[in-house]
Formats: sequence, C-alpha cells, structure tokens
Amino acid sequence: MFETKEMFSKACEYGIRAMLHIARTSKEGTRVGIREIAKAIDSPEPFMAKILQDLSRKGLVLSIKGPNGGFYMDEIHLKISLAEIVTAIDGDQLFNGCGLGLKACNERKPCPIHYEFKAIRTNLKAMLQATALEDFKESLEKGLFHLKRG
Amino acid sequence: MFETKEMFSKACEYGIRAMLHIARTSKEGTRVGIREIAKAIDSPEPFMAKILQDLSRKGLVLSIKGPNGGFYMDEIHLKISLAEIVTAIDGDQLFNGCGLGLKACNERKPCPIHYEFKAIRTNLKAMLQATALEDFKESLEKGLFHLKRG
DNA sequence: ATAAATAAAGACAAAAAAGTCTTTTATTTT
DNA sequence: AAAATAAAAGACTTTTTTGTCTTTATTTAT
Repeated sequence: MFETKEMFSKACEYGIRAMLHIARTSKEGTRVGIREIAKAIDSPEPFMAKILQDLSRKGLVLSIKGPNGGFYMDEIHLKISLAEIVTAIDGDQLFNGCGLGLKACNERKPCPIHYEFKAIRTNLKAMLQATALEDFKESLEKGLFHLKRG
Repeated sequence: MFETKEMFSKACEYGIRAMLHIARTSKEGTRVGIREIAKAIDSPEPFMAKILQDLSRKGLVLSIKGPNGGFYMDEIHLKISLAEIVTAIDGDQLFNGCGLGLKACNERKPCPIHYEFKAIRTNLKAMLQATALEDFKESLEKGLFHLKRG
C-alpha cells in the first residue's frame, strides 16, 4: 500500500553524495561542474543543480560561474559534518522531532515512545555530527567506497 | 527550500498512535470505531480508515462491521511490536536500506557511511522490536502518555 | 425482513517531493 | 567587446503522499 520510506529524502541523499564527491575531487584550484558531479554519483542533473545551489546559498559549498567554474571546497568546508548537510536539506525534525509526530511531546507530556526514541535520535545525531567530509577524503580517493546508485 | 523530513511517514505515525489507542481501549468484547479513534488521536478520519483497513488486512488488528462493530485486539495482538507496525506501513528500508540510497551498497561494496549507519539502524530496529503494544497499555490507561497532536 | 450502524473498497482531490526545462547572470577566454 | 562556459533562478511537470468522498458489503437490532 505505502511501503519504502527511507531515513533521508532523495534530495538529502544526493546532497550528501555530491558533497562527498566534491570533497574527493577538491584540490587546490580544482572545481567540478554539475554535469560531472551528477554523472559521478548517478543523480538527475537538474535536480542535483537545485540541491547544490541551495547548499551553496547556505554556505556549505563554494562555487564560481564561467569557464573552469564549478563547485569546490576549502579546508574549512572539509570539516563540515554530515549532520550539517542533513539539517540544511531535511531540517532538524529527524534529530529533534517526536517519533509519533506530536508537537506537544516533551519531558512533561511525553508520547509513549518518547524516552526510547530520544536515545536513538541522540545517537544518530552524534554519529552524523562526529563524521566530517574529510574523514572520507582519503578512502574515497583510493576508491574504497562507491557513490553510485547501481 | 525542502525542510522537515521525519523518521516515519504520516501514515505510520497515525498507524502507531491508532494501534496504541486500540490497545488501550481493547478489553473483553470492547470495540472502537474509526470515528472515535480519529478523535482520540487527532487524525483525519478517512485517512485513518484507510490505514486501519490496511493494518486489518495484514492481520495486525481485528475488526468487525455493523452495530457495535469496530476495531479491537486480543492478547496476541497486544504482543505486536512497533517494528511490525512500522514495517507494515513504511516497509523495511528504514531498517535495512542504505543511508545514501545506494542499491548496491553492502559489506563488499560499502557506501562511505555504511558501518556507522548500520549500527544506528540495528539499534533503532532493536528498540522498536523490543517494544510491544502491551508495554504501554497500563500507562496509557493511567493517562501517563498522550496521543494527541497539539 | 427491514433499518441502522459500521468497516471495506475504490475513485477522486490536494499538497508535497522529485524531477525537468528555460532564461538570466557572472566569469573567462579570445 | 564578443563568444563561450557554467552556475543561479525560477517556472513548469510528474510522481508520491496525504487526505476526502461515495458507494458497497456486513452485521446487529428491531
């Protein structure tokens, strides 16, 4: 009937993968264009453009227009955590919201799964906060991981 | 731009809340109708009907038509875990899927966050599997938790 | 038997997410 | 300056999810 709900939105999945790709290719003066990014991570090009433009507006990635333009990062951007990317694209409901969607859910007026869920969320957030783009740079360069769909 | 992605779908949130309400009101020979359920958990009535009919078809809850009809549970249903409800409505991607949406992601060909993510998923699944409807019955009857939106 | 109550089923509508296309703007190269 | 390249912006389309409405089937009470 419904089926297949994932942790992150498609936009967020593409966003994380694109950021990892840019981190991998980002060296001194190297920029990578949307076409190449989309090809590298196997995502729909115009949708990818929208997501990256959003991330660029929010300062998570740098870009310049024109020939030899494209997206790139400096040392500071490599320290961006997965949590920051997720928050920028999907918001913070995954980390802070009530599992049952109850607005008024809090310590004083908890939903049934409040305490169990809080632990999971905290855990998830901690993991994503502790994981920065640069942590993957080397292993991505060595080809130990893949970023393609299929 | 996008914002506010939650862990479960709306259908799943309503489904869990409705199941908790039925568990709470379900005593010998007591049935509860869709109208009352929707009111109790503050969900859209016709949408609630669709979700419950789906759960009923899948055997997670019992129902009978006609006067004094409605939804109810027996002892066995009270042992249903939150994981079973989530899987029935949202599927198992949350527990088994790749965080970055990569179909080919596995131990041999892992995505960058594969290992970190696996731990979270396992944790989440374990928590939801370990939590059954009957675990909330008493505290719900005592009014210690709430199931309303606002 | 008939009427009333209720879930089941399925068509329909609205909103949100995902994806595409076109035009504009900025930059570089010639 | 002009042409080419690439991101930015925004309108548009499609698909999925959420939500609504109407009709049908089943059960109970009268």
